[in-house]
Amino acid sequence: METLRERKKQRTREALLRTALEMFTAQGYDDTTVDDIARAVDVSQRTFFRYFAGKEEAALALQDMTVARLLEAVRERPAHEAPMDALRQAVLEGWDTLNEVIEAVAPVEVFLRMYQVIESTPVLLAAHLRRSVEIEEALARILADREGVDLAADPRPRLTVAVFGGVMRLTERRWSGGRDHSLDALRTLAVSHLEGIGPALSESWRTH
Amino acid sequence: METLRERKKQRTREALLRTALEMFTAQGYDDTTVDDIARAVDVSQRTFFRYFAGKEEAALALQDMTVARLLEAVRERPAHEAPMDALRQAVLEGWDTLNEVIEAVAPVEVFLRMYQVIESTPVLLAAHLRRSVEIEEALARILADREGVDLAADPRPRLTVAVFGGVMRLTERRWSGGRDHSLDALRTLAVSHLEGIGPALSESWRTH
DNA sequence: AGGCTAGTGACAGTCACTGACAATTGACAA
DNA sequence: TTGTCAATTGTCAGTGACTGTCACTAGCCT
Repeated sequence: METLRERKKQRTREALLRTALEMFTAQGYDDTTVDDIARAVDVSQRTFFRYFAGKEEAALALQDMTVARLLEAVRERPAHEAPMDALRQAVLEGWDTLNEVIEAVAPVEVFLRMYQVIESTPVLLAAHLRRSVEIEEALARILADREGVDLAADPRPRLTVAVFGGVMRLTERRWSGGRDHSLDALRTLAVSHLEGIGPALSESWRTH
Repeated sequence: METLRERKKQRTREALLRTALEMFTAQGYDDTTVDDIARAVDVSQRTFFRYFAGKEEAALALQDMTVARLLEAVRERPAHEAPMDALRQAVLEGWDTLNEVIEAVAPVEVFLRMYQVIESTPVLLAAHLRRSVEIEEALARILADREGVDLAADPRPRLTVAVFGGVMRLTERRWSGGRDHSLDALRTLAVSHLEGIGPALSESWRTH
C-alpha cells in the first residue's frame, strides 16, 4: 500500500499534467504560462518545476509514456522478422494498446490533439524531434542486439532506424497537416509510407 | 556602391556574428549570454536582437548560409539522375564549395566546430532539427518539380527526402561523435551511409 | 507525543526576448 | 552647407521560463 504522502504527490502531478494538457490544447502552448497552470491547480509555480523539468516536459509527457512500450514491443518481436518489419509491427502494436498506457492520465483524444499542438508549435516540435533522436539511438541498440551485430562496427542498425525514423516523422507531419486526425488515419498513412520506401528509392519515377 | 549606412550595418552584423560564433565555440553556447556578445561588440543587447531573431539564429547562421546553395545545386542536377543520386551529388557539391559561401564570415574550421557545438547542445540540436524539416519540405518540392509529379498526390518526393534527411542526420551525428572532424571524413561517412541504405533495408542481416 | 524529513511556498535573481520612446546619425534636397 | 527626414541605436521597463535558498508545514516513524 502506498503512503499518503505518495498518493498526494501522484495526485498533484496528475492534476498539473491534466491541467497543462487541457490548457495547451484549448488555448495553445505559447499562450499558456506556467503560472497559469500552477494557479489553476492551486500550487506555486515552483512546485510545477519540481514535477516537470520544464514546460516542454509536461507537453510531451503523453508521447513519452508510449516510448517505453514501443521499445519493449520491438524487443519482443519474433526473431525471424526483418528489422524494418519488426519496427513497423511494434509501432502499430503500440498504437493498438495506446489507451492502456495513457488512460490513467488522459483519453486518447487528448493524446492525438497534443500531436497537432506539437506539430504546430515550433519550440515543441523542436523538442519533439530532439527526443526522437534519443529514441532512435535506443532502437538501434535493440536492433543490433536482436540481429546479433556489433553496433560500433556495423552501421546497418542505425541506418535502418534513421530511415524508419525519417519516414515516421514524415507520417506525423502529413497526418497532422491533413484532415482526418483519427488514429486509424495515422495507422494507414504509416503503413502506406513504409511500403512506399522501396518504390520511392527506385531509379526514376518518370518511367512510371 | 553601397551607402555608408549599409556598410555600417553590415559591419555590425558581421561583428556580432563573428563574436557570437567565437564565443560559442570557445566557451559553449549555454555559457555565452547575449549580453556577453553585445558587450564584446560594444552595442546594446537590444541591437543584437535587431540583427538576429534570437540567440539560436546566430548560432545556426553559418549552416543556414549553405542551404540556399544546396537547393540550387539540386535544381541544377542533370535530369537523368535518380532523385536520391541528385540529392547526394548536390550535398557533396555543397561541401566542395563550402568555403566560397561562408568565407566572408568565418573559416570552414569554425563552420565545422559549430557543428560539434550544435550536436552537443540540446536546445541548439532541437532548433537545428526543426530547421531541417523546413529544408526537407523545400527539397521535396524541388524533386517533385524535377520529376514532374504532383506533390499533393504523390508521396514519393517527400518519402525520398525523408529517407535522405534521416540518413544525413545520422551522418552528422556519427561524424560529430567520432574522432575525425574533417570535412573529408564527413564526405566519406555520408557516401558510405547512402550506399548502405539498400543493404540495411534487406530482409535479414544474419545471413550476412 | 515529539523529532525527523519530504514537500511546499515565498522570494530573489538570471537570462532570453519584446515594446515603447527618446536620442543620434546618415541621406538627401534646397 | 544646412536643415529636414528617416533609419539606427540605446535606454528602460516588463514578461516568461527557470533556478537557488530558506523557512515552514505536514506526513512519518519511534
